[in-house]
Amino acid sequence: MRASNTDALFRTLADSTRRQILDLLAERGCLSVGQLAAEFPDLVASGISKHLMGLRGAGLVSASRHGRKQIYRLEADTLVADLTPWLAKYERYWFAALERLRDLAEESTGTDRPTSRKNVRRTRSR
Amino acid sequence: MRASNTDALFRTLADSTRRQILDLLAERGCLSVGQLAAEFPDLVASGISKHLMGLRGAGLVSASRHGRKQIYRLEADTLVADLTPWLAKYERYWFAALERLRDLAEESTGTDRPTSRKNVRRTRSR
DNA sequence: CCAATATATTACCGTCTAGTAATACGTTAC
DNA sequence: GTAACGTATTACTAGACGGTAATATATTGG
Repeated sequence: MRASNTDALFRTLADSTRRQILDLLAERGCLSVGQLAAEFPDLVASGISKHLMGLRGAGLVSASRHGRKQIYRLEADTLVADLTPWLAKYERYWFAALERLRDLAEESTGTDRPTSRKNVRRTRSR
Repeated sequence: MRASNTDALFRTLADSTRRQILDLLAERGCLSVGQLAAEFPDLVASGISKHLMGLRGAGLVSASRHGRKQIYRLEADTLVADLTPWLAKYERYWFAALERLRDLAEESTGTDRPTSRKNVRRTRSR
């Protein structure tokens, strides 16, 4: 059972509490442990602290002391940099999905002739 | 400890064997359990079978019998569809990463005047 | 200094998980 | 039919994980 970097990244993300912490930091900027813990009434503060340690270990957040508070912030660069190599392997599927989205948008907004039959050719419209 | 859909997705992806299976199916198309198992000399065939059940449970692969062989194939649509909502939350960071990539490309290829004020911000040059 | 606050660490628990071996099941070959 | 094959399932084990409570460490206020 090798523990690759990607393993650790996905395992870190495979917990809704940790993902919510990332979401909160992304939405509201830097937050202290207490502020974060206040968002999880069902969890004890030390539990949040442990999750933050896990996120720090993965490099997804970083912390700096301010007085007796520890202020955490999202390390979005790490998130992107660590996830990109794996996502890139499925590049063509993402392109395909984007094209389908575009086709759907064209269809609904009518930027393309709505009378045309559905999507005979999905990979290029004129 | 809620077990959301996203939880299950990330947990399924948080195993290098399962990710390798997905990679193999993406590269080489449809494969039988035996063909897949042959790629993992350190694992027993039934272990691969169990991983495939997990992947099926997540909808990331599907199977069809051909004689006594079970042929598995990648369900890339599910992968993209299930991962997109979460990725979309960090949309702006992906854009930022793409821009940095573009800036880097411009800089190295010189498609833009290196002296231009294009990238006054964001990239500290020397 | 002392008390209160804010966070981290430790010990412990129940649960989940990846792995194996053994077994069962369905299919083809003889 | 029977044996061999391909895959799935079960039972089991060791280790990891999420959670709590209790304790420890550091910092501020009085």
